[in-house]
Amino acid sequence: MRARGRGRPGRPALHDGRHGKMLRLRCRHVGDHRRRAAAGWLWLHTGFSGGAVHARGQAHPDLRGHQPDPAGRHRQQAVGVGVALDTRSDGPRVRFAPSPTGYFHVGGARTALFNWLFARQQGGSFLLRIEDTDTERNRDEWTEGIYGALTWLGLDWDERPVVQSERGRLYSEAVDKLVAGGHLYYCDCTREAVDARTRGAATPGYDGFCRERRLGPGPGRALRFRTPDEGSTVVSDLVRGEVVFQHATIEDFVLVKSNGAPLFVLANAVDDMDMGVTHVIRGEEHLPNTPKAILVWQALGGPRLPVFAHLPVLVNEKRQKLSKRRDPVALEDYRQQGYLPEAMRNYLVLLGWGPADGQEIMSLDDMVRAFRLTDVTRSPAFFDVRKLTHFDGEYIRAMSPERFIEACQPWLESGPWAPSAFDPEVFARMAPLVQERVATLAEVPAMVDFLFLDRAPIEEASWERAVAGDPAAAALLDDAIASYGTCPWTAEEIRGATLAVAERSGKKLAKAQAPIRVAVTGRTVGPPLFESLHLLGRDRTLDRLRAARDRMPIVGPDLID
RNA sequence: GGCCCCAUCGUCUAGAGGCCGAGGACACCACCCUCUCAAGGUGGAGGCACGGGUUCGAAUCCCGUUGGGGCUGCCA
Repeated sequence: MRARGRGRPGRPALHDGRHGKMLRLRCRHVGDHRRRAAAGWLWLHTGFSGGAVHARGQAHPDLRGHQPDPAGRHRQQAVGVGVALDTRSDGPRVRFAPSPTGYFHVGGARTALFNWLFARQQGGSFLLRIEDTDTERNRDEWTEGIYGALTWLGLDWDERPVVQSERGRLYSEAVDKLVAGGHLYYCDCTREAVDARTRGAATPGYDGFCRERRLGPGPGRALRFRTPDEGSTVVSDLVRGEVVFQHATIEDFVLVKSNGAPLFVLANAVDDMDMGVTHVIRGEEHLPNTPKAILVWQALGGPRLPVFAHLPVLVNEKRQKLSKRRDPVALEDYRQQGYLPEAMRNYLVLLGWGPADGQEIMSLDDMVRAFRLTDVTRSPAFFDVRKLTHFDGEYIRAMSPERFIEACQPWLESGPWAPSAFDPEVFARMAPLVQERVATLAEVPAMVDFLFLDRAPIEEASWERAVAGDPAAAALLDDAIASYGTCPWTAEEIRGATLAVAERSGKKLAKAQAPIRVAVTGRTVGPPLFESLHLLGRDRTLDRLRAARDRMPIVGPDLID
């Protein structure tokens, strides 16, 4: 069977492919059970997720980018912060649940993207939850950063974000229920005491010391969850199949801190239940505590468990998980380095997933159409900024000139020139030439600074190479000064004049233009020279050529005369 | 150490037992184009970790080895 329903061109009735895939998922792996339960659930959903999915599946690739966003535009999206719109539909409900403990992370962005794509594609809801139960480490500004980052990426969310710090009552009700059910017990062991007892033990972790002590509440006493001694819990994972954890290997973990604050596993399970979350899509680092969450969920008498999908982690060049501490991961930093949100999200979608047709540059609509959660890769992905940069260049070149100029504004405002010297009209005329030469917006100022600076920003290495290192440079500059003084001042005429200068010097134009370029723009590389000179103006061009001439040491024949 | 996950060019991926002599993208190299630099075009180098098994046939299924990673908090 071939049809995989991934929107390959030329394949009719792609929705049949989708169904084929689902059917296949349900019946493959007969022997090993991988993905079976999970796929069955997904099947249910695609079964009633409506015509939108099928209509998308039939979209012709040529229409790419020219269609209305099929992803649930009928639903009124609240873009921005805190707009409550309860549009609870029958579709799957996913949530992105970041913790505001620092700058928003590219890994978080990838997780958010995958959640968003799945929700939009399945006609479901993408919910937001701020996991700020650790009051020591959370700051409001980080929370704002989450909203800002998602908005920057173009990911809108449904309903009002859930903020855990505002839901203490929900958690204490859950705790009461768990206590009543005999699932929790108080524990006053310190970390040190546990360590001392379990040193060298076969099973590390908490040893159940307080299980039968029947301690009541009190200062310094945390609540632990009594895990089963036997049996196992199976995590049904859309990416990894069924992962089995033996209960004997799961320690009695703390659910409530001794100060009464709920911990991650508790708040997580309670909220997923309360929010009606059907699919938990998150980083693989959460896989080991998923059985704990399932145990809590079941102890709470929760309904049907969500389906899990643990995405591969993002790693650095040493293949370690990307970390705030040692790796450049802040989305905000990438924004400030001149990366476009569309390039970022396009790059991000390819980390852990790839389109079957190989077409990697894709719009958000393309992604919604082509993305398949069940096709997510299992191995860690290296965040390669070089490829990101390439994508950024692609997106910059694809912009309209107007949009490009608009996008450049923040970088132009902080250019190395005096603000009053900046001329928007001059920049606008140079912009198209710059646009096709930069890979990030941050490179723009260095391409145009010579236009707005009093003098050429001479780069020493360039000077050495093209002027000081060329014995013919002096004569060449002298000739250029003479020629430019009289030729009509258009790019084409300047080119002609320069060609004549080159011929008189016995050089090719490519070689002859180098000292002129450095004298006027300060660098050996940059936008096309003749347009640059034209925009700079005859007087300033001549001034700079003379200044360069003055800067040169008097050598050679000049001394003899 | 324990538990769990993972393994296709340097990197990200396509791959669902025969369409694979393994495809694409980034990066790299060469050439073309060219006023520099880019962009673009053409071509190139480069990979199924290893060992068993199943099968007429394995990148693909199974087992093992090795290697990498995650978790192992009163963080999330």
